[in-house]
Amino acid sequence: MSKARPDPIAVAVDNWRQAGWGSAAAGMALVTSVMRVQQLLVTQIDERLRPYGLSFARFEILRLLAFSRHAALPMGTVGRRLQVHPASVTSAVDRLERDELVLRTRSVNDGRRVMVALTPVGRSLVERATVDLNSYFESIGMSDEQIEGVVEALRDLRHSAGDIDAGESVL
Amino acid sequence: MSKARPDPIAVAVDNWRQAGWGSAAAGMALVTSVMRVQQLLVTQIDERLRPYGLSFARFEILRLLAFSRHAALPMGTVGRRLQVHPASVTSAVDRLERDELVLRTRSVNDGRRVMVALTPVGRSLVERATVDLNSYFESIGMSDEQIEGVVEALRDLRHSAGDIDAGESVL
DNA sequence: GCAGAATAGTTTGACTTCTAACTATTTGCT
DNA sequence: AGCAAATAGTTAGAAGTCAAACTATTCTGC
Repeated sequence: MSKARPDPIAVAVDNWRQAGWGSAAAGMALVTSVMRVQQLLVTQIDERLRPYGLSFARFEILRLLAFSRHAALPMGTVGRRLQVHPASVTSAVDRLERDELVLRTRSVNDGRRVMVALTPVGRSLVERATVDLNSYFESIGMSDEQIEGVVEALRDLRHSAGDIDAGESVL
Repeated sequence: MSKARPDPIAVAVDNWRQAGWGSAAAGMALVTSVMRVQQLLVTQIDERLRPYGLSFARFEILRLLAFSRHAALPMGTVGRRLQVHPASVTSAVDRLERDELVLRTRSVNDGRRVMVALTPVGRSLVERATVDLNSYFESIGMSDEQIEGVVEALRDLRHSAGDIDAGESVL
């Protein structure tokens, strides 16, 4: 039987405590746990999206457009709904446009606004990718009860960071 | 009173359910919650580290070196302990070396290995930055009980992703 | 002793993130 | 009507991530 690998986060907690920083250890464990899990989730998701030539960031934009009434939204709205920086939206939409999955057009109502619209090819791709990704979401390695607990706890954190208003559950 | 902002993740859950993908909604909510919280944490942490000219990634490397016996480690060990890709370690150490916070030397015992050592300037900086960051970790917006619940749940996820062995609690 | 396998780290390139600064347009106030 | 403020999106640059491929060195088995 091979030697057990120590959990890097547990080791970090021990280090923090031995250094006399016990009162910060819980916060540090939370931060590094979230960082590590995010990295794992991104890796797993990008693996599933690679056959479609998509990353998660670009998939999310296509998914958002597919949900919207006319399959088109202003760039700013995309950024707000996905909570990413305008420059990040510009960059991702550049690539989606390069791959002919979306089209940019200047709004006729407001010359400042750029509309992003899903193309037929983009729609077909995102629907197929969603099937694959939903399969992944359904088998993510936690029970629904456990997920609900984590999601609510993270919602409290998002609220205390001023990200959202206080309110009802997500799930 | 201004109009309440809807929670983007709650809206996404509604969209998922209306699309008939209810069984994937919990997994999707977990993923987007973790993504968003990670982004918030990185933003908050980088804000506190900016006065030191550090990012969280570089801070972690300095912290790890500061914890090690001789304030030096092989590059590969740094990558394994922090669970980042060798290329990412190369990149971050490039910058730390540029700022004279670390020094690289070739191991005398094994010509393949590169040792990274903390400089006196680097040590001073990381100790000061740690004080600031610990203050942040102590006031992170969740009770220790709540943190413990989330960290354990995320540990289960890390385990089911094959990241770590099953075992005791982190905290 | 040597060749192939394994290990260590780097390089290249793509991608995503954000900050800061910019251009272009609209809004609101006087 | 005109100007300043606000809004929308882009550009430039820096940073960090990883995949793939590379160079260099050590280890292993024959």
